[in-house]
Amino acid sequence: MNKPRLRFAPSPTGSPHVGNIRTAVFNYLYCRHNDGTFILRIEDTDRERCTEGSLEEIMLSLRWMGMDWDEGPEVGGDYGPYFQSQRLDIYKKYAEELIERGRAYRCYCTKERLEELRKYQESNKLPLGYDRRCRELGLDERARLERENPEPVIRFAMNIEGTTEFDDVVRGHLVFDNSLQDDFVIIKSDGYPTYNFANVVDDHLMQITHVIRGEEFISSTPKHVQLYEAFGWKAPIWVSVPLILDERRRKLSKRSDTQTRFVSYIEDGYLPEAMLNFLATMGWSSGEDKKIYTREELIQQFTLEGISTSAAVFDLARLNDLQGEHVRLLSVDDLAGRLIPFLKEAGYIGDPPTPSDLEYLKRIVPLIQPRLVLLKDAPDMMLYFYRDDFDYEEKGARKYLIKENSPQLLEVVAEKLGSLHEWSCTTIERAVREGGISLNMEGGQVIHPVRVAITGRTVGPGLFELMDVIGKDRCVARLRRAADWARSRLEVVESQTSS
RNA sequence: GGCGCCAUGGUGCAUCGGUUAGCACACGGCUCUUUCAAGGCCGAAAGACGGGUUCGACUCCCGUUGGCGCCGCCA
Repeated sequence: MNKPRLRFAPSPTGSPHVGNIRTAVFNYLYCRHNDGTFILRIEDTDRERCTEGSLEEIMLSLRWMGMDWDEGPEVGGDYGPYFQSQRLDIYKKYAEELIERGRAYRCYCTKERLEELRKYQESNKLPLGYDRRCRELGLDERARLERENPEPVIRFAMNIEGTTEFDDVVRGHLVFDNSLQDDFVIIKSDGYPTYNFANVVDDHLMQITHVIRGEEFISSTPKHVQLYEAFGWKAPIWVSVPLILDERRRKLSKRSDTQTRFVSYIEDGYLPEAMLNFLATMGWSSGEDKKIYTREELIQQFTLEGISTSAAVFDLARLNDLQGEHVRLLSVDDLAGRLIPFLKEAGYIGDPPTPSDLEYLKRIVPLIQPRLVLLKDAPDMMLYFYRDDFDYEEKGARKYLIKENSPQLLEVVAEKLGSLHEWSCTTIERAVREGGISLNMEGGQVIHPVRVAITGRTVGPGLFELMDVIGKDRCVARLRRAADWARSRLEVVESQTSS
């Protein structure tokens, strides 16, 4: 049996979006599951909509997800070029061939006429579509029209009798009435092919075996099927995957409130593992109740039969849950490594990080790992490990620091800690608690003020573990600083109340 | 408007003729605990509707309704 060949064929008309990448995921997983060839083909046939930089973002996104392509831009291959804009002569040749066979024709209709036609059809509630005026033209008329519009398009002459049928792996047997079909444009007046044409020609030439694409293409598949028939080519296996919907249950688009730019998820510090897990399980299921999949499991278990028929709503909460799970699955070293870029940017560690930077980081990571979701939030969560001059959180300060006996408590604890010979969670805990007891305070009464003094915050990892990492001298200094600060604030409060 | 696709809790999935309809997220409560997470326990929450087929339908068929998609010299 021949190895499958699949392609992901985005058009570089902007930043890739989540829906695009999900389609790529299915193609990629099927490919790897079946030891096939994964091809990246760039469908840059709309010169007006192509944007600078989007190709780079597409490639970056795929690589970030670990979905490297076997053929395509930057890696080459035997079926190139992989940019449709570099294959214009090929499309021209095949379009001419169709004209010779009577299966395509030049159309001289102007955009104005097409627009009028459309308006007429709309206002009279007629089916929309080209009226085939140029399909059967006499020589004289053709010459006349050519003078009027020297840049004709080429349209495919659809078979308008009977039906066009095909099998879709996900949808089953599909039947479309040919009388409703449109003579669609295959070559535009600027000489570029349309998607409907270039896609078919390239899929054939590149020997694509399976076309896995969004279900929005179901309606245009009859066009493609007829093209294959007209050329006498064997059509690929059609696989129409369900759409991803936004919060309003519309096809995911730039207008959705849901963030659709894929690279923004990279910037936010999502893990490629989590993203892959999330995207693969939207519209696909292995059949078992399972939440976390590794890349290897996905590749091993992915089959076309598991693709569902109904569209799925993009649920950020689920993505975040998966993200948290994958963060917790990482080893300390691994997570530390992935945090480095974010910490460099925050200025917490050097570039490159020193061995002591790394050593310190690896002591912090276990403390934040259970509560970290987005990697980009790590610097803020780690602030007090790297900075001593932080501000006290307003609410926490009011509740725990600006209190009658707080300065004294903090100083007593500082004293106890300062005299410690051994610095460990257990000795720290004992010292802190004893400090409290000497003032008739216990548990939360002492721990909360100390936490705010040490971290500036009311929430975070276990207090003694975090103090252990921060170190004795810094902890003592912070307690004294907090005591002084609290005392000064207390005086302000007093003078205000007495006046 | 035409054509097509789809239809299990709020969301993502499981169950592919016989189940008290299962899991996860989110939500609520409890628990652990110095806080926040993570974890554990509990709870609320679903087969759109109507006909068939069948001993028996969430599951198969038809219709209705609803949602979505497409109808471009976009892809």
